[in-house]
Amino acid sequence: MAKRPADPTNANAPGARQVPMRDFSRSLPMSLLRAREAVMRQFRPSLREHGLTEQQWRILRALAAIEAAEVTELARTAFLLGPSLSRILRDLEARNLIERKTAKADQRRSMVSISEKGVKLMASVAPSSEAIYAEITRRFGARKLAELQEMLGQLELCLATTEARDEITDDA
Amino acid sequence: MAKRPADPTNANAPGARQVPMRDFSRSLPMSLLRAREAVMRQFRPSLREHGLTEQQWRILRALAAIEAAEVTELARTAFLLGPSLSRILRDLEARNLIERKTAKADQRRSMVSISEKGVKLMASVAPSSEAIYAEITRRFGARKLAELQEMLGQLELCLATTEARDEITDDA
DNA sequence: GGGAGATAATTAACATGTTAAGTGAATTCG
DNA sequence: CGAATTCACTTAACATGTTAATTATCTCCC
Repeated sequence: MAKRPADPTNANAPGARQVPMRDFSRSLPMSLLRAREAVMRQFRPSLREHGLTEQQWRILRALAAIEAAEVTELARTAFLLGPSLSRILRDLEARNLIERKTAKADQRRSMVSISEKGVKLMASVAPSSEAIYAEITRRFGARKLAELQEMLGQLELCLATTEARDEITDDA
Repeated sequence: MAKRPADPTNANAPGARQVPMRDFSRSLPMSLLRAREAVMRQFRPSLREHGLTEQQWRILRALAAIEAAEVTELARTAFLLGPSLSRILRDLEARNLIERKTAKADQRRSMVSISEKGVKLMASVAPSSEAIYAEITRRFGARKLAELQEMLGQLELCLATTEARDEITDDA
């Protein structure tokens, strides 16, 4: 009721905070979320055709680049939280796409590696995945893409230092 | 075993594809994912203290800027899929943070609006949320932040045209 | 060598992402 | 009018995100 005239900043809201919150559709988290969704929307259909989710694909890619990895290391590489990774590894193992064996030196650790079947699956997905990436690069521009990635890396870096306080004591 | 010397491109992997996939930790989806996570990691603790998830906060923010909205419109604004929104609205309504009433003209539509309690909750969260955003802006640089958002918007736009084929027939 | 603490991984519990199917109401068109 | 279609929303089913608690193992140190 009593609609105010169009005012994107909502600066005249009665009794509201003095400084209106920025139009949240233009907030940084939303911008990042939408950009990522726009990108992933390109890949998902292809992955789906091969029976893989985005996260499962990340794990296979991470494993393909190395001989074997501990779960914790894999979590860091594939940027997944432990619990998510634990579930996905269970499924991938049941599908015989990966193999695990506990480390001899430390029974707590388990070494994960991609299986032959996993390698073959990757080989069948990679071409279309590469093609999609190439198309994205073509549309957006290779140079601009590199610039964007550089900025994203800087953003990540400048925010990572927040947790430094917790780590200083560890390193000391 | 027989570890090869460090080779980020893995170009010499025996029997592997000729064109190695780019180091996936530098792929665009990963860059976007990590950047967004770095940002959200700043906000989550504050939201959590107020009993809100990131998505619930998005919905409240979206509703605060308008009088009322249909569910579909709200989904678009808060960038949530229908099923997610449906669940979250059910919970927010149970907590009396929002109100719903079915539209008179069209019984299928339901109008959602933020409640008094919801407004108060927002007011209690907004200050710290704004402070965090300001700190991010300070660290990364306001100009760079604007540049980044501009590029993200362009990326989204240049990929959105992919689905144009499906829409042409609608507009015709 | 044995108990307190640290560590690697999993499990638990709840919230959301994602696609498909279902439900009820409105619209179209014969 | 009324059957078929479309539409708005919800529910279902499964996969992942997120935090906390558990389990099993290892390390340290007395």
